[in-house]
Amino acid sequence: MLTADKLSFYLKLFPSLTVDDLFKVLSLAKERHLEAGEVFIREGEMGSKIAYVKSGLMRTWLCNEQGEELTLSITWEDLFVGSHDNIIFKQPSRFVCEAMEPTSLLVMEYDAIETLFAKHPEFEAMRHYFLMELLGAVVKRVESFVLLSPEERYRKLVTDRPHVVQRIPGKYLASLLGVTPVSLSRIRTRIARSKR
Amino acid sequence: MLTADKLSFYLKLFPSLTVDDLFKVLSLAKERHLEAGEVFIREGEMGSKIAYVKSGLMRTWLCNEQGEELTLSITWEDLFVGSHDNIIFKQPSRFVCEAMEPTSLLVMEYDAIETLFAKHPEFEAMRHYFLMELLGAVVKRVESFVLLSPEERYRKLVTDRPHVVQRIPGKYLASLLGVTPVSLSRIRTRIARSKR
DNA sequence: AAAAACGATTAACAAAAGATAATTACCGTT
DNA sequence: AACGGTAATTATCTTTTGTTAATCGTTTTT
Repeated sequence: MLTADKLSFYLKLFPSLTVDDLFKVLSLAKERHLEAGEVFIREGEMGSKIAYVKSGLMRTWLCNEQGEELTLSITWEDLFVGSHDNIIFKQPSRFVCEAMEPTSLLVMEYDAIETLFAKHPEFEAMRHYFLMELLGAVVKRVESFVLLSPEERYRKLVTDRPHVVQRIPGKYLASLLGVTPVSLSRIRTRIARSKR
Repeated sequence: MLTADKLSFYLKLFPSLTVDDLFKVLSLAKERHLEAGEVFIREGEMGSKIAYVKSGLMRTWLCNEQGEELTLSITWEDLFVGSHDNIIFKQPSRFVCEAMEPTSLLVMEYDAIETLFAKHPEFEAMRHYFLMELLGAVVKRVESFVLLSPEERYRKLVTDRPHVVQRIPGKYLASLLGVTPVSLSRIRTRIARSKR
């Protein structure tokens, strides 16, 4: 949720920003509600959308040559989701991005943001901050793959985000961890057994 | 190498930038040469260094509880390396960053860059560009872990960077791919056998 | 030159993961 | 309540990886 708390947090974080400024950014954002299974970004799409997840769960996935769905990432409340293929690599999206449950988004066109930011350098600190947040999240993800085993990755996710894990169907969770659903099921029974 | 070609490339990429501006950034950079095995960033270090690799190879690693060296990333020519713990997470570096072969760096203090960029908004586009490059590299890395098997990751690295693979000792390469050296050796013999 | 140190490969076994299929459990629909 | 669809679990077998140790080759040290 975008609460008053959070608003004052951002204003404190970026001293050069006024309330007016902040509302200027928010005016670019359109609220959009998605039902479970509804698609936000289609495969091959070229528009550069980016969204703040107010509530709900989004999933970014593709089909490999064998026709299996592979989940690249799952995005929950208070995180950003977007067509990274468009924005980072300037290419049509290889991925589908869709809602896993009823989800509320604040959607912005990245091009419009770019234009606004070009005109108003006072936003630069904010953009930089969000980019760093994103970069941090992705770096942590790489670390988890290099430093942890699948079981350790699962344990860590349960510890860090217990409420999120409960809401993600196992088959998507498995793909997120880089294993098959069967293997995740085994990891779960293994952990349950070790606790007894 | 930072050639005239590359210079004109950057100037074309950032129309608002003058040659003077570019030299202002470069004046912040000190050239530093490291021998193989020499340390660039120590564990626990708090300074926020960032460096452009002109030539050579850098390795970022840590020791797990079992005392094994785990390689998080390897950085080759024309890429950036730095203390991402300091810069992204504002915490002491958990990692050691050292040279794997004689390496030439252009070293900058990130704080100094921040100050310069705060004074000269015309650099903003450049900083943003480099951040996007970095983000793109990390995102690709995550994709490789979710979408590919260890063998496929190795094959891809050999295809994409054959000259780099040849220069990296197998035990570090293995860790980079998220497997053990023994497993990498098996992958190699498997591939060699399949080619016959 | 001999010894020591190190890295890569191979072997042997245990553990984990992939693949496939069967079973079970859970939902929503009719 | 019965049915169908889907997801999760379990079973079975195969493949791959981890672990440990032995071997071989290369380099470094003495």
